[in-house]
Amino acid sequence: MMHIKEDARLNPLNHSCAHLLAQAVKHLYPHAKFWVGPVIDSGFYYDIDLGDDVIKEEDLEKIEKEMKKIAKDGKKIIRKVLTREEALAMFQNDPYKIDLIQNMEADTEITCYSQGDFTDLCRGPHVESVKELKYFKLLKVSGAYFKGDSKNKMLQRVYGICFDREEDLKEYLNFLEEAKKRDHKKLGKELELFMLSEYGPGFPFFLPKGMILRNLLENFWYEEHTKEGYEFIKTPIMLSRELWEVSGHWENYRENMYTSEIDEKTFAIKPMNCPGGMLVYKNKLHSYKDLPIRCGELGQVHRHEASGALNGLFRVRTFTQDDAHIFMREDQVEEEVMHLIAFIDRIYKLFGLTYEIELSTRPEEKYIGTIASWNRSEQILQEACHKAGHDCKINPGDGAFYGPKLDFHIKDSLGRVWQCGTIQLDNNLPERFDLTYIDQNGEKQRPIMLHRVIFGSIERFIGILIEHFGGAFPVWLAPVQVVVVPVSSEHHLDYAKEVYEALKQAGIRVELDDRNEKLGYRLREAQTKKIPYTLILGNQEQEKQTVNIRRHGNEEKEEIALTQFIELVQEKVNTKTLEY
RNA sequence: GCCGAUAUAGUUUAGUGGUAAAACAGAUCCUUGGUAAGGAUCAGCGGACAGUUCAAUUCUGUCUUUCGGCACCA
Repeated sequence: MMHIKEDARLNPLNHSCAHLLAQAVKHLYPHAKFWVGPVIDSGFYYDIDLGDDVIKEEDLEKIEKEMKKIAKDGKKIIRKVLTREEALAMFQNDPYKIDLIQNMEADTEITCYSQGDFTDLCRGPHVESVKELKYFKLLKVSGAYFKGDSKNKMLQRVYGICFDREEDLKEYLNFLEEAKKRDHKKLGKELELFMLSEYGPGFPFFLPKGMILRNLLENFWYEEHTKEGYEFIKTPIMLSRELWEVSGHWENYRENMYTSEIDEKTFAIKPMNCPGGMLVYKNKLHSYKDLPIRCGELGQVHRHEASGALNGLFRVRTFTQDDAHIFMREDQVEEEVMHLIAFIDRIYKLFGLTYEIELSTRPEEKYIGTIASWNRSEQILQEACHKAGHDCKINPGDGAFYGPKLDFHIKDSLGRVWQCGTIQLDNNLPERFDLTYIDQNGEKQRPIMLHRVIFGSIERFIGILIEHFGGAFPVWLAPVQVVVVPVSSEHHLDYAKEVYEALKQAGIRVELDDRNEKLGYRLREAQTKKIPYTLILGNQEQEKQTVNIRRHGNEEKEEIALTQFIELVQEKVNTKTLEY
């Protein structure tokens, strides 16, 4: 979670700091031109055109030093209102600012802010003087497309953050350090959950311990969906080009699809599961009485994602979607959506994950269907969301070309937001595949169709869980739940083996650490591997048929009967509690 | 794909134009222990391909991987 204080003061502070950054860059790179420098959730950035020059990470220190120097000098920040003509004249040599001025609404009040030798076009507000900018840090530098369009040239973006108290800055930098320790890429390696290979960029390998986690999640998914009235299918990984032409993917998604020739015919590896699901729906006639049909598939898809997008388990080229397609009559949609929101909420809560819901609406250009039907669909989704008791931000124009959607966003350990769950209304596929059901008058009707995922992708969800729990999984998910440590591998090994067997027979995932190592050493290792329970067994436990428990992250010890311990673990597993 | 960085043992890192070091992990032996690092010995390394050079892990180039962003997206 981000630890940025909700303080209105931090906005002008960070915005002024962006100006300070620009001023320092201007001193060091006099030919620099500036685009925009907004405040963001975590600080600010400024987009800069340096011509052929580049700012590298190692240059940030030098820029920061210059910023400190200017801040110490303590110039006042002076606001000035300009007429459009004055503004155009003032920035006549700056094509970026001219662009901004020309794109302003006619009645906008144009202002600029000056501090010493630096003036920037800006609507403000700002702090009174640069000397208020004391506790800031430049964080990273990267490229960023002008106006966010990859067709445009790339500017350089410098990110930073500013606080009004030194301890807040320290706390934030500390948070970044701590977040790095939770990084799923790091923990995934340390805990032997998954690996990546240069022979398959974006194609993760799941290791035995990661497979336990994965299978548990998938089994859990099947159980919960069975309770919710879902049935399940598995459709082929590869299907012929003609199918993708019918679905529209060949036209709209071609660049992201992997293809291959089989017997002189083109086949594509599925980037989505829906077309296969359509064929299953069409495999028989459906009555209005059978609706809604909820058809789930843990379907592995492949997409050719841009190389620069790949990121651990968060962004991969093959992943398993916990997909389902729901076919309904129109009068069933709202209730089904509300039900789904509650279902997703229940699942996320179980993991202790917080999330935000956004409604993505009709794209401006590329969409199918009538505006009226889009408006109706968007309204249904939004109302269902409100009736289910959730806020719903609007994300205009971000819907899929075939329909609007509700997206569920979860944060990673660095506060970056990832889309996991989504509920999408599809106005496209039922039409393209000519899906029908028979109504009470014996006539064919077109069903409404919903795509939805809860985990989003199993891979991404696992990545998020690793970071969320910092690798210390709840008992029901932990790849190893218990490690048995005999005090002496000579005298207590028999009892340790007895305990180990008893736990194994009870269905508990247990390991026996009978290595010839010091007790303290083995206990440390159980902690670093983040195993929920360590059982220490010596003379006194052996005599009384008890176990001495140490819970992960807790130094207290507790002695209870072996049978009691087995019940304890089973209870934690059954309730799927997050407590040890 | 774009901008920048990155690549040394299983892992984390150090170092060098003259063939590589440490810690942890591993193996063997000693130690037989009560809540986070006992000792000894052994084994193990330069992303790929070119170029410069008497000599390249080190310099240069290309490619690849990975990371931070951008764009894209589950």
